[in-house]
Amino acid sequence: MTNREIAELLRSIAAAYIVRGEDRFRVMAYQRAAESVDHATSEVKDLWDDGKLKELAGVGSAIASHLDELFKTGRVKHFDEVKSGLPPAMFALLDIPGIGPKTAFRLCQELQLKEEKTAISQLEKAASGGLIRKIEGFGSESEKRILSGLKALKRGQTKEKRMLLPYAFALAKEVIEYLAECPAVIRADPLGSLRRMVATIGDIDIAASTKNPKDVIRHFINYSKIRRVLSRGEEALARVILQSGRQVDLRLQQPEAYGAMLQYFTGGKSHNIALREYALQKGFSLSEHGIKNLRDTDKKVKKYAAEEDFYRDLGLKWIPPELRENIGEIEAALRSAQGKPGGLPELVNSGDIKGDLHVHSNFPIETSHDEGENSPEEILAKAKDLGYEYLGFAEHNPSVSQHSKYKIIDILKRKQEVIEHLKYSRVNKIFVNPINGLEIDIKADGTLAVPEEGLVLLDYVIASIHSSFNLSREEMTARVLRALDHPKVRIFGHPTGRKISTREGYELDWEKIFAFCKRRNIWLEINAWPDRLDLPDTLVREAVKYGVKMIICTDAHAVSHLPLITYGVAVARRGWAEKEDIINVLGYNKFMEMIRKGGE
DNA sequence: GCCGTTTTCGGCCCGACTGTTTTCAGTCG
Repeated sequence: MTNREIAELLRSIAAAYIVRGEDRFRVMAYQRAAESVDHATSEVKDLWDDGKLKELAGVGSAIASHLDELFKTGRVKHFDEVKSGLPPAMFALLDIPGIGPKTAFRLCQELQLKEEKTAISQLEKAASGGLIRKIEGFGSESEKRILSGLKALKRGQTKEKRMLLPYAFALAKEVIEYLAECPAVIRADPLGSLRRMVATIGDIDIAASTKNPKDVIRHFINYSKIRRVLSRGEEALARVILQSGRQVDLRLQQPEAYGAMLQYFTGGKSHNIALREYALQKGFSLSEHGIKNLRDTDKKVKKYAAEEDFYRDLGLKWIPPELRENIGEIEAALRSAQGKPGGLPELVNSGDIKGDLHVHSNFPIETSHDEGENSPEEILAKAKDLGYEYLGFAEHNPSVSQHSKYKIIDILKRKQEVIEHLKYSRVNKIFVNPINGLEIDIKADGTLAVPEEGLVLLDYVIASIHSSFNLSREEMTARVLRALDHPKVRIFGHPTGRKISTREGYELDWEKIFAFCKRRNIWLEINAWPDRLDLPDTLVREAVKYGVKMIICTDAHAVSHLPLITYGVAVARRGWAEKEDIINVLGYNKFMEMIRKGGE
């Protein structure tokens, strides 16, 4: 059973409890446990195997024993009892936006929906037949809402369909630029997962500071790229669907309370809850309007124009948005404010990056993978724009099946000459140092897809997996370690092999990989390619704890890709990486020293 | 049902918007 299925099961129990009128805190406990399972870094089944279920936040002895029963027998008696008497159909309806447990239950009752499989189609028939408006408590608006919710579900625009971070950023940028045209807008910023730089984004949340919210809302809903206005408030909020099908929520606040709103709508759900609970203990209640002191008789809300002051009044240091996931950042911010050790990290910045070591040029490397679009000269010019000191050319290795060993060596000799020429001739007037690398396939047996005589021509090797993904965890780990053992290999490329929303990564024993990399001066790549972002932030955090060094690279295949480095930096930051954890913040000479230095 | 730097009992985040209501429940983030 996957984490996703387990989380869904726990949510369905919460929904059942809601319909039964069960204590709302019990409901919240199940929802929280579901959330926790969803965000778990390892498979819950594996945790169960190791007897570590209760290490999951929000999973106590009761839920742990239910899950135990689930893994042992495939069923949970208690869950069956909770759900008994409720129509299975109602759980299918929960996927429809706007329909919660109570609405789902009532619809099933009134429309005689029973089976989970047919619930959606039956509901659709009833809604288009005008039956829903006749139900007491429902009206024509509810019917319309349900129909449009069903349409969204059909188009696959449910919560799971998330967009890649750079795409979301581009959309948000357009909206923010449009908002800036309105004179009443003082400033506008991304909120939520976008501001936290999460790898995938559901809805786009944007904040605007203004003294005239009505004007801004009027301006916003006149945006030409809007397909539909979902809701339109008076002062605080408007929700729309763009023509691209993406939802944008705009939240408005007066400038004097803008910091409070940024704070309120940036953190992940569990960060927000944890911070509000922490504040409650100190006698404060938090909201997007500011901080309310519950001990004051008048309970006036203190406003905050800046987030820093908001955190300071709670006795905390300002927490960078990327860290606001409730994974220890509140405790760290407290220690920072108190001047104690174990405080917040000094996160690496985009400006710290001195070079990109994973770039594909159009040098005719005759690979079976893809070649880059731009010449080495064009790439160096762009690297100069970005303020880099060095740039590593790491094309794919020449195709093994289509070339003899000698042909491969010959190609690599020519590539070496091209790089040397750039280094010492006047062609490179731009003073970005080229480095001669290669991204080499790790074959199924763990050997590199380039002969020894070719490897000696290179300054460094990125070893990556591009085939045979379906080995067992043990086999895959042995394969990778064998490849990393070669003295020319400095970088393990896109280490998990995941492709966001299309492919899970392969399985690796990370403790072994981390230990090996630390001992042998191997750097884990943080690949900034939008659907890779690999290492993922959770593993970056682990690597940091192990003291393993990482290198942030773009895997660019064109000069226009080089600025994507910022998304790799974002992953590093989300993983609490500081400058010292990242290799390519070093200047050229130090970096070359590191590249030559083998392990041990 | 969970959880513990004032707690193993007694708390548990907060507000906006909608629809169908005469004062609020449901949903969402």
